[in-house]
Amino acid sequence: MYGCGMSLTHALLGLLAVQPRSGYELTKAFETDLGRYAWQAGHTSIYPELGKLAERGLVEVTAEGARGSKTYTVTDAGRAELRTWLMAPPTGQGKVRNEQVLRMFMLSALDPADAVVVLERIAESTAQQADVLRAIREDAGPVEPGPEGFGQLAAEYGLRQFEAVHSWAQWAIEQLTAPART
Amino acid sequence: MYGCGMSLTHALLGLLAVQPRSGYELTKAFETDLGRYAWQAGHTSIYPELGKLAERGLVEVTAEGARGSKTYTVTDAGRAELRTWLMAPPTGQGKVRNEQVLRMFMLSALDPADAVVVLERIAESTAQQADVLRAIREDAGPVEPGPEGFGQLAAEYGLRQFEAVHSWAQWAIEQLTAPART
DNA sequence: TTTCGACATGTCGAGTTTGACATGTATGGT
DNA sequence: ACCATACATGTCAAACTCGACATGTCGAAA
Repeated sequence: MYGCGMSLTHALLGLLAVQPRSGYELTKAFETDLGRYAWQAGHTSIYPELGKLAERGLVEVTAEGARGSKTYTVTDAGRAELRTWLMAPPTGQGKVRNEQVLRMFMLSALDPADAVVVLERIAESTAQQADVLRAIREDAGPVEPGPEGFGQLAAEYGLRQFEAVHSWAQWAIEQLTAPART
Repeated sequence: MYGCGMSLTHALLGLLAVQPRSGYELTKAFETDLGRYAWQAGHTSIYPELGKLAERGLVEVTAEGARGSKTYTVTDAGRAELRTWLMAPPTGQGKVRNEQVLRMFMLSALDPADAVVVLERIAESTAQQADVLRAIREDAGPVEPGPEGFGQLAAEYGLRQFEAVHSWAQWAIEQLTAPART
């Protein structure tokens, strides 16, 4: 009945479940952690999708502000839909598409010397990004349930992700630079 | 000039750089680690893309076997294109789309009790998947450069990924079940 | 010998995504 | 007063994705 691009639908519902926002604010949200690790979307997908969501009664416009801005709020039906999606048992595999990871997978196609150069860049960049997130974590207090905790769970996820990739890159460099076997 | 869906192009080039394969074999490759962590693609994208790649002179058909199978081999131009892409400095952010990660980001929109249920499922499933990869690692020897090492780098990446998500999920459960603040 | 499943390639249409284009408003600096 | 910038929403065409459909081969077991 509906297409299977349900992920944007639920990303929007999830964001609005935390707090009502305008399309513009939602667009900004996709430019931070969310878009970096989980799901990308530009305003050209978001505005039409909000329209469809409103038609289906999952969200509604609860305020119109300056410059024609419209604040959307999730309805009870929207919350129910979001919960159903989140609580549903994982169906094998979800869609995965990550250009950075693809680059890592393709590394073996390079001369080992070139691969090491790329891996060193990865190691450096992940270390830096992890440092940034560690600094952010120090500034924040303990995680609280609800809206406040939203960014903290994500930040911690990102941090552990970067640490894992960093240690993997170092391991890979070691493997490639180890003395060749007899 | 060309669309920006360059990632499938390079995924195919990378796979063929390791060894010549048919479209069918390439399709199979996308069903394993590659498709699980890095980039998904079905045969309906792969066959047309191979045609375009051949037109651009990046790959060529070097053998035709039983049942109409065509074996593609990467050309020097294709190798050069792949190297350029891999060695290019990361352009801000690549495309990211991961439904599982999106679910994790949306968890804060749930009651803490529901969130813990989902997190426990994640912790269990990542632990299992990590075990599978650890078993595979034990069976393989040390990593060698070249085609043989291809899958091992990927498997190790996946393993560290699962371990990171597992430990994150456990941390998140602790945060959510910790005694509420005063 | 016939039938089943894995091998192997392909097209098509409906839906999704994306960059380019278009429009207009409020704010702050000069 | 003017200008740049951030705010804010939207359309459109081109490209891309993906499931459904279509076709045919080869080997092995029943």
